[in-house]
Amino acid sequence: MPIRLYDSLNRELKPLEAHQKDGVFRFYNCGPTVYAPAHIGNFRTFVVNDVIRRLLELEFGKDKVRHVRNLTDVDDKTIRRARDEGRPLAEVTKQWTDKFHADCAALNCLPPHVEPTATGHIKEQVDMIEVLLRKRHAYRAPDGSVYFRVSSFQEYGELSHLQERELKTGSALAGKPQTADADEKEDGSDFALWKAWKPEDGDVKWPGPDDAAAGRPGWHIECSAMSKKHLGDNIDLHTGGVDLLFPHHENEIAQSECCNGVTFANHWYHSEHLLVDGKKMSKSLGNLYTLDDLKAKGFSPMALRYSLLAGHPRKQLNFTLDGLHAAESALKTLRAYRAALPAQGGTVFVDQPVLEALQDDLNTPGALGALFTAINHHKPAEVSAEHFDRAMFALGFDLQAAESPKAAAPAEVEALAEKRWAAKTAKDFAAADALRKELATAGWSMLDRKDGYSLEPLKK
RNA sequence: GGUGCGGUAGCCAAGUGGUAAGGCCGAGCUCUGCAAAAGCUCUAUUCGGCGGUUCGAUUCCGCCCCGCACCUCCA
Repeated sequence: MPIRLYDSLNRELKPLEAHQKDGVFRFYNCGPTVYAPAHIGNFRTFVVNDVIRRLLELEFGKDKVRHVRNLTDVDDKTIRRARDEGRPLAEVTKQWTDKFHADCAALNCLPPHVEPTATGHIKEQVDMIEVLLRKRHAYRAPDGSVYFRVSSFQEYGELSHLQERELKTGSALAGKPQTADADEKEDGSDFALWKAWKPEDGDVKWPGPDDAAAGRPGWHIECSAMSKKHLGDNIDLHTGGVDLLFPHHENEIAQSECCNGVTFANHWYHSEHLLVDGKKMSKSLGNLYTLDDLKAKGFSPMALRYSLLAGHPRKQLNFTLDGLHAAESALKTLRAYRAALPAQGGTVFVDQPVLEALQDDLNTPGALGALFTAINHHKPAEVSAEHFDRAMFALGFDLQAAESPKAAAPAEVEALAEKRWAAKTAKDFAAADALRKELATAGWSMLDRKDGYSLEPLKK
């Protein structure tokens, strides 16, 4: 069954298809800017895209999927961060790239096959800009920057349906200059392909395209160049968060199609934003979470992954700590159920309803519902472990990793626990119960097993 | 102002022109010295409001109310 996925360009569900003769599905996912730890909203997009990657592997075969996700390692934010910290740009971006990789691994996201960086593809970007200059789709500004001439591309605005929009007017726009370099542009909607060096850029600069000043690439061109290099001129799927729809992806289309003369992407997909407390996450609202913030609160990364998939990817998802608790509990159920499955011989395939839901426009909450419906209706003894694991693979749940991190108990709590265990084994239940109460007062719960015990911080 | 998305049980959240999946929480039960774990059972005559189409609407149409996001470099 083909994967049907919403296409942002046509605004309809379309099957995902590999268009090249080699049958390889070409998938480009816009990656993070590495200047700070990614927040959980960023990870919503990456987790959703990881499920797409997994579905593609199941659909086309593991070796017939080529997944590229870039790292933006030079832009205003990375440069500013490096300058503020007095460190080389490469050192700062390395630090946050490593952190991003660690977080992705904790969330059980498969690494992309290629993870190109903007600074690693300066030449490819310059080459593209030179083609655009020659074709008159771009022009050199007085300061040596290069801009894309939006008026030269008739189809500009198709993705974001610009022609149906009206520019914000009145007070909402007042006081918000279009861009700082408006003076340099022929038209307000033109965008930078190459930015001439400025003093605040420090030592961040490369030789520019013909005639242009030394400087650095604009943001949008990196994805066009890296996608071209690693996937070719025509790709099968291009994805990102909704906020990238305009202008980023609109600009990518313009650059790539004007340069290459062929359709850039056959399918566009955008996942919706994660909200916190009903609002978009932002530093000013103080509602921005990182994975480490949640780990510090005792939640497992897998619970975050579950939470992020508990809402439909094309709907805004309101993130709450309650939701994380729910996810943690649901994973616990799955883990217990998995442990009860026979090693082999099960004849019920619970992956089927799960995959069907996912193939239907990536309905992750529907898939979770189908999963639980299936396991509620079948005793573990009937269920095929292999197929259960296939469902876990598609969703990317690593049940082994799903245990919440256990905090170590302080020595005095350990001592109390030892005393209680001794009292219990001596069948002095009155003393044992009293000690259990003492432990609870100290904030700990003691879990008895046949041959021993463990300690857990008391849940609120 | 424009564009897009949404309002389903205490919370989260699928879904369909034919009478409401699932998760969490809560309650009861089984099991167990106790507790926990695990298992079982129960929990929306109703889908923002008002009209319309229809044999029948939560699902289609219209209007209204409310929320969120985007509108040039934020996943």
